Amino acid sequence: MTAKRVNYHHGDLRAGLVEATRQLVEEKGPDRFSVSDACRAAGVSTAAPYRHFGDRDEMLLAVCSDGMERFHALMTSAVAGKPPGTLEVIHDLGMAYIEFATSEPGVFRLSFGIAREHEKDAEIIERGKRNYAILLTQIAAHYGKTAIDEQVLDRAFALWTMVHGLSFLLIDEKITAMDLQIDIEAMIWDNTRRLLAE
Amino acid sequence: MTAKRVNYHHGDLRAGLVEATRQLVEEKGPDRFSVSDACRAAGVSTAAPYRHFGDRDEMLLAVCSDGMERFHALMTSAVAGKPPGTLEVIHDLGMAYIEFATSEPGVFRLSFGIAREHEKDAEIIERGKRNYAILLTQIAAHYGKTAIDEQVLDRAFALWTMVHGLSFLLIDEKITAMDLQIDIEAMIWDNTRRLLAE
DNA sequence: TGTACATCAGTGAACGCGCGTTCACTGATGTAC
DNA sequence: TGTACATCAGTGAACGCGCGTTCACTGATGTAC
Repeated sequence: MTAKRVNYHHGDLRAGLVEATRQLVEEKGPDRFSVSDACRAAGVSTAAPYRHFGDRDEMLLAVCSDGMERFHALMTSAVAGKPPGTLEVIHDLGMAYIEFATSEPGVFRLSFGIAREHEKDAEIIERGKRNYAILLTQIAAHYGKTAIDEQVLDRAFALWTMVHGLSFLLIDEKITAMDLQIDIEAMIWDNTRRLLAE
Repeated sequence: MTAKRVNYHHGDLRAGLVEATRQLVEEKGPDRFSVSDACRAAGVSTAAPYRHFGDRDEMLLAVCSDGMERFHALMTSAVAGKPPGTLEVIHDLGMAYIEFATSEPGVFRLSFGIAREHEKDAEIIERGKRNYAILLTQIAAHYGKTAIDEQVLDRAFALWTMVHGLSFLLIDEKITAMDLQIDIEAMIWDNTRRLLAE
């Protein structure tokens, strides 16, 4: 990343900058990321990004969008080839959430954390809804329903709340700060069961 | 706050700066807070804070500490005068958490959000544990126990996870972004019951 | 009660820094002929 | 195949800005006598 380029042209600077931005978001957090840092990492001048992005925020937007796509892939593979609506598959969706949050805490914060202007971006919202729909479908199947009704919405939200809370407690290191010992997998199993019980 | 002081001396600049810092943390978030802003708000020169605080971080630390104390008061009054261990009192503790998060989102983020250096501060950790102990005591009472055992730790953590997740979903505006309609109070009632069921 | 003096809270100017963004430019690339 | 030229990605210098912190200072306050 920091290596000097041989050519005047970069090849794919847009992708290079997005990757540099992603790494910096992980290292320093979405708030401490700076355009200059990303340029340094990509080995270009600080003016170069403006050929590809309108401003700093658009760079973060690109990282956020990519992240949502990776998360979509994680969810999709969590349900793939499994009988729909089982406790197992719903547990696995929860684990995928935790997996994403803990393996990419910076991008997770960017995508699921504090509301920024770009999070009102229509594409991001759309991706969010598409991801949530995967959960809704599984919950509906769990109750043997074909439509998303009140109960499905209600239970899905309860599950989201749980994995969302757990994600933040993990990445913000509250569990260690409080000297707690948590078996994540067991905890998700147990509470998924409780939250879905009829 | 912005008003010109009449006297050379401030009276209680420390408290004034803490309050200014708190307000700015609410307005802009803990990351966007600046010492200069706080000085402007308190009507003093930018050098003045260094009579009372070692650095920027210590100012945030003071706000965090005060916040934890207010939260302690909220929890204490949530349990006061109620029979211990009832679903009602545990529900009320959950509501107190949500209440704190939504009425002081900036301070909530500072206290319960991203791990910073100052959050390893012994006093902050201590306050956190003291607050958590209130919940543990109530859960123990709920199961008719006098000691904190595995089950109590386990159920308390599940409840914390839920209200923590809900708090972030609320203050990060994910609920409106996803077009969900949630009755917070009903949701906490229902899920507290589920998470405590034996 | 009045005065000398030590204390120290707050001043105002300055520091070096890194930031996001703009600008006129340059050099590599691809295409038309 | 070779050349002229349009395109545009990336340069490098500069901008104005606000930041956190330091410095020698000043003026208000409280205390000792």
